[in-house]
Amino acid sequence: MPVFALVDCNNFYASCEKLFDPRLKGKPVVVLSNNDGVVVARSSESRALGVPMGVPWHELKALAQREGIIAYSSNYTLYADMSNRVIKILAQYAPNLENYSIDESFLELSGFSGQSKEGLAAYGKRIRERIARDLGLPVCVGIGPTKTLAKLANHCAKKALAGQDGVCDLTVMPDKGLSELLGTIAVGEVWGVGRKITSRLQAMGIHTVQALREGNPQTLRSRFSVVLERTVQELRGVPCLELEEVAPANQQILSSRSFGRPVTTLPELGEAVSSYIAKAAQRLREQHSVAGAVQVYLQTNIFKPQEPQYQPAITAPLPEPTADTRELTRWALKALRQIYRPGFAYKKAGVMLFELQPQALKQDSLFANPESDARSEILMRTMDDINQKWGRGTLQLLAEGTGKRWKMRRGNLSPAYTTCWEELAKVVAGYEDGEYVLGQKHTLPE
DNA sequence: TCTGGGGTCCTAGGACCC
DNA sequence: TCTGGGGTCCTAGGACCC
Repeated sequence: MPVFALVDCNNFYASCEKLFDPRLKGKPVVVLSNNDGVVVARSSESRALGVPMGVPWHELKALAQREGIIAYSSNYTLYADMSNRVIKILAQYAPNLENYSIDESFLELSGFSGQSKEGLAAYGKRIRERIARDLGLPVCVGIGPTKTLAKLANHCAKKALAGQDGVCDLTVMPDKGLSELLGTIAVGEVWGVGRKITSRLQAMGIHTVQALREGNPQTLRSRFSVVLERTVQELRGVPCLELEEVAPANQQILSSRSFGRPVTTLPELGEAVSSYIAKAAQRLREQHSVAGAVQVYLQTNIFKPQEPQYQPAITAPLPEPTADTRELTRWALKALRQIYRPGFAYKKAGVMLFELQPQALKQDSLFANPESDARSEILMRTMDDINQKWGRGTLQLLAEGTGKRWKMRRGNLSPAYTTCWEELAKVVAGYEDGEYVLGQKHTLPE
């Protein structure tokens, strides 16, 4: 019988911020989306204050002031690095794992229960303690016979509905107990059941996970889709989803940002579009793909309906698929000039790369120039290497501009504690109240 | 003043083929 | 009186995930 574990970091972004600043201990912390827009992560203290997920930060200012909520700008460099450290540890506990998102991994534990007398829950607890010890990050572990049940088990562990010490193993739960437990959980908690499907299920009288589990798969398939049918089977312990150990190459790559302030002129939009292309193209090369088409879009501020609105988009097919930033930029800027209209205050721009295919399978056209392709490849690789070594933006096209006055807001960005020599956390020693203590620089007198 | 960014999959319907 | 059966491809829209 297959067994999956889902390891999920608690309040991941907020936990990463707390990790490096002891002053934040016990304090309500939130992490904001790009452009300091909305809340995307909350420490347990913030949750306790009733801070909802996804609420615009400016709507929270009064509460934040009153309760001393500390808001951080998103520091993805830090979170990605911490995520990699978590994965490195997890890989020591299971040969097969799928890194599902920045803060979640599925581990395959099939056949592991026979290995130790202590059982899978104890194994999960060891994983948890190891990550806490080595990284200082809190995680919960859910174990089940399918990925969907492992997800649900993780939910139970987080909410302390079942299991203990942040670990919940549904594989050893007797049938009756499982039915009772699932009867207490709202159907919307199931992986793959979102807002719309929840309300439609409720209209059919299906309110709990258990009720969904008892539903007729064929009926649900015809009323919804094959996806929900699979979910029901998974809840019954019939595996329909496999571990995806190797992430498949993306089929499209999107790069977009809201601006820190409204942008009105073509040159500034051109800089932004060029920057987004540079980022997207770099990700394209990372997965060894070429793109056959590029889309550019603009958006005015949709939250201000009283202002003139304009949300154009245009897709440019490329004569030859490419991963060359210069070529992609050329086409994107051409597309931008076609959709740009003066007289609007633009809030956001984005680019998408479509029709991705493996670079190795690229079909040349009759008039392709293999020699210039080879030179382009070398140039792009050199550029990527330099930017990898010396930091993003060390080498860039002039089209990206040098001022970037449209850049997103990042009012309270924490240091790149683990990825930049200049910003490493410093540990100092000193006397405090006559006692010799170790601490971080800002917690102690020099 | 202020509202994120990045993805996937499925289905229905239309156009077209023999 | 009477008008089949089997398929592909593409797109738009809608749902979901983190």
